[in-house]
Amino acid sequence: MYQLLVVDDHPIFRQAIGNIIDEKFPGSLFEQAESIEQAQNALQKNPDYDLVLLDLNMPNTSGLNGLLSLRNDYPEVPVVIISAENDKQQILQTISYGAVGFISKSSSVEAIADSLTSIFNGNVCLPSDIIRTASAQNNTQQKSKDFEILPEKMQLLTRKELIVLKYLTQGEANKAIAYEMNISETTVKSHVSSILKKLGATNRVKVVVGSANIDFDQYLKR
Amino acid sequence: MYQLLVVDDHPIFRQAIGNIIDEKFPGSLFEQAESIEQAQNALQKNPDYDLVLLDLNMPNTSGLNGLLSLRNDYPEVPVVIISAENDKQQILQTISYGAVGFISKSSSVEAIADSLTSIFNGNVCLPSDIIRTASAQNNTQQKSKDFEILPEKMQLLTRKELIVLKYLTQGEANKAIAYEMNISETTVKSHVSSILKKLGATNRVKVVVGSANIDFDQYLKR
DNA sequence: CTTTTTTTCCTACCAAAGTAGGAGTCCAAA
DNA sequence: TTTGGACTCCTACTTTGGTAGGAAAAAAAG
Repeated sequence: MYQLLVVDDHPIFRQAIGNIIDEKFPGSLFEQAESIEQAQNALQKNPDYDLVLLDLNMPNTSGLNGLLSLRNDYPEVPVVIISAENDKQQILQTISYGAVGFISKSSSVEAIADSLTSIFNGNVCLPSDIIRTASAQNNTQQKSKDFEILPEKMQLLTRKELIVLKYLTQGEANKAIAYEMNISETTVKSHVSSILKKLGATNRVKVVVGSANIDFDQYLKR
Repeated sequence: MYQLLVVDDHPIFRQAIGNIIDEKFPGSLFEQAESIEQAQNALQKNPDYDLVLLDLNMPNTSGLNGLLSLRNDYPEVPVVIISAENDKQQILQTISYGAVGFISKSSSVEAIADSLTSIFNGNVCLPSDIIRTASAQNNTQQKSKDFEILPEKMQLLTRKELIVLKYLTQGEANKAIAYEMNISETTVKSHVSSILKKLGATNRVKVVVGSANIDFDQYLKR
């Protein structure tokens, strides 16, 4: 029925997954690998797996690097992450790195089977109980930035200041901004000083940090 | 059946959604708001909506701020994002900000109805066609940054360098980092120089820009 | 117990960032 | 027409950032 590859360093866990597969998806081809290297070898022999189930916490591969190298070498093969960690941000990061789903090791056998079914049907499936938590959690994680630009303050900026700000947040130096805007470096400095004052930042790095969620084009349109 | 609130500044679009609701979920309560303020008012009167459908690109609310304020004031009410943009990274960010799903305006009526069904069933639903693309797309989107830190390069950093890097990306000045780490400013400078060299950046601002998606704690754990 | 890497710190120097204050032009609103 | 904001640029100065090169203790690796 399906061709599956489980990558995990714990034999017990590989067997547990195998049992679920046998029971819920009988007749499926089920192979195992206990390291990223073994997984690469298996994929080289047979690149037609329907799904790779990858444990995130394996020795010799810190964090997401296993996923990254698999996605790099075999971008067509869908990968589902299986992990004991239930960190929302980490889950979303695996998805952004090309995983098509996330299965928690603490889930029930039925829940895991359901998730696999949904994934085989082409959906991107996430554990709703983890994602659907109050945004209170939201503030605990994420980047701990001690500076944030308030949208109100953006209104204070003039058009030229907005343009300078846009270059600024791309990491451009004053000199480069001056060149690209065809004005002198001192003018850029004037604009930057004004921006810092208006936004209440002490230096340009704070501005970059605080403007992560700002869409400058929005403001430039008016 | 369900109680729904659609927040969009285009009347035509609100009507289109209303038609889908009437057709696929007959008997549902369907209300409209054309701004975040109106949505807040509606939620104040009736905090028991089963779902809020929120357009991401509305005037007077840059990008994700509408979602953030709704999530802040009514964390129990699930919000689905509807948007014309199909940017993978942006979609994932809305999820990390508490949205329970993402519906593309370019989807067919059937696809939208399917997504809504899945969301009513408690799942977090993402448009698989967008998420399931090669990570090459990853680079087309988002803030136009001309510098990105590759996860491979992160491996080159030593433990202290990672700590310095973390402060760095919070906008801290060398002097402040030195104080907080209880080392001298020259030592911080040494670390910073080493970081820039290893990551291939020309200055600290580039590092901040390029590290937007990096979770330093991940690397610090080992 | 060596050897290597990491961490620490220094001096000296140069480039970049940011401030202060002034000044001229242009344009739009009062 | 005048007032004021926006934009431009200047000099001069201070602070911060970053490089080069060296040195030494501490920790990790062999």
